[in-house]
Amino acid sequence: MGRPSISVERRKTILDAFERCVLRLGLTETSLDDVAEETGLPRSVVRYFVGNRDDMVALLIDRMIERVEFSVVERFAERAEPSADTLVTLLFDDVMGDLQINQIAAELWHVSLRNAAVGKRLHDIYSRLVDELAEKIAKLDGTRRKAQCRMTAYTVVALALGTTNLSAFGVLPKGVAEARKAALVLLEAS
Amino acid sequence: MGRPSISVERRKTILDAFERCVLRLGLTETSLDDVAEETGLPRSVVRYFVGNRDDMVALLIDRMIERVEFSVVERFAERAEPSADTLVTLLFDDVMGDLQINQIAAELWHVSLRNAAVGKRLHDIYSRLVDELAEKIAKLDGTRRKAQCRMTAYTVVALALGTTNLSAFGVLPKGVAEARKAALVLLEAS
DNA sequence: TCATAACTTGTCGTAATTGACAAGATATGG
DNA sequence: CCATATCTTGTCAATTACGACAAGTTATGA
Repeated sequence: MGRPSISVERRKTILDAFERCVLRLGLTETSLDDVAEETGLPRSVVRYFVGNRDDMVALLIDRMIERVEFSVVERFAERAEPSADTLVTLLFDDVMGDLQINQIAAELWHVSLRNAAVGKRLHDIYSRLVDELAEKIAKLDGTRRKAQCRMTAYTVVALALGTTNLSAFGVLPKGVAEARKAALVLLEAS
Repeated sequence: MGRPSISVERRKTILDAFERCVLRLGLTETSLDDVAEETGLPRSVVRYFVGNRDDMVALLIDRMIERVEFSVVERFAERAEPSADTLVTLLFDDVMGDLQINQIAAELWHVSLRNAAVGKRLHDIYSRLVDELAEKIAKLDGTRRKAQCRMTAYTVVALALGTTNLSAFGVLPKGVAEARKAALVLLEAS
């Protein structure tokens, strides 16, 4: 009884607005007023539906991490036994190529420097990425030992991550083939 | 005539304190009051010697970038014709191995997302790193074309950068040999 | 000693941000 | 219609941060 609740949709609206603000201003630099203005709602309404600022940040970080996790993990799950070529595309284009994901990841990285809980979740994401990749590498070449696969996966992920960061700085134009070739060599080496 | 100036040392004291605050709190989260408390001086003194907050940030960024530039460039200059092995050590240990430099670079990266001026200076640092490395690679193997050297340098720097970031998350313990081996292969490939 | 540049202290007003809450409006079930 | 849970509006006080500046102190050279 009583008025029907719209809190679920409201929270989504608010977190969407918050996320836009974060991409524009940064996480720690976004105020409740910014979010309120972005939604068009008064600040009091924002506070009513997502609680105080810490609550709102916690909600958003959960969502951000879910999104990064999805991008990182699910796309690997889509393909059971990819070729080395496919793996490179998966890693360099699908996972690391998404600009918005990159910016969110950068925000999370910054938060994680002073927030152990966020740091751990971010660590888990990358760990899992390495694990997933190692598993696929094992399927590429049955003769390789597990530890060896994991090392190779680590190196390839590092290469993709570094390339992404350097490209973000505009040190070289995006989509440079050299790093991909190197990744391919690593993946195919016996 | 007049009282002798102590502004040089004062500025150094203040920027040192600012830097400690930045490592602890982050750049945009550090207030003049934080810095003042860290120095033990009243805020008015801080303002007197470094100007307003923007001035102080600009001064600190100058110092940060100088330090990174030193770490990146000078160490290359020390060795005229290094072996591939030496290059790897130089890049992975000397340049990328400094934790404090890394954290500062991370702060600058975060600032640069919304500050084009800082972004440009950061871009220049990494560009120069790639250039320096490309030059050394050319000396390793005279037959390689310049463009080819630059591509290889780009890839190796990306690998070192990515490894550093992944290690910072604790995805794998520091000093994993695999990425270095891969870098060595890239450097030695004809 | 004295003029002067350099430094130090303390205080004000303003703006931004946040948390709290009172009071009113709204929509459903009974 | 009406009780009730839900939502909405508006306002208040506390805190923090910043810029500005007046009024004082200090150390040097002339």
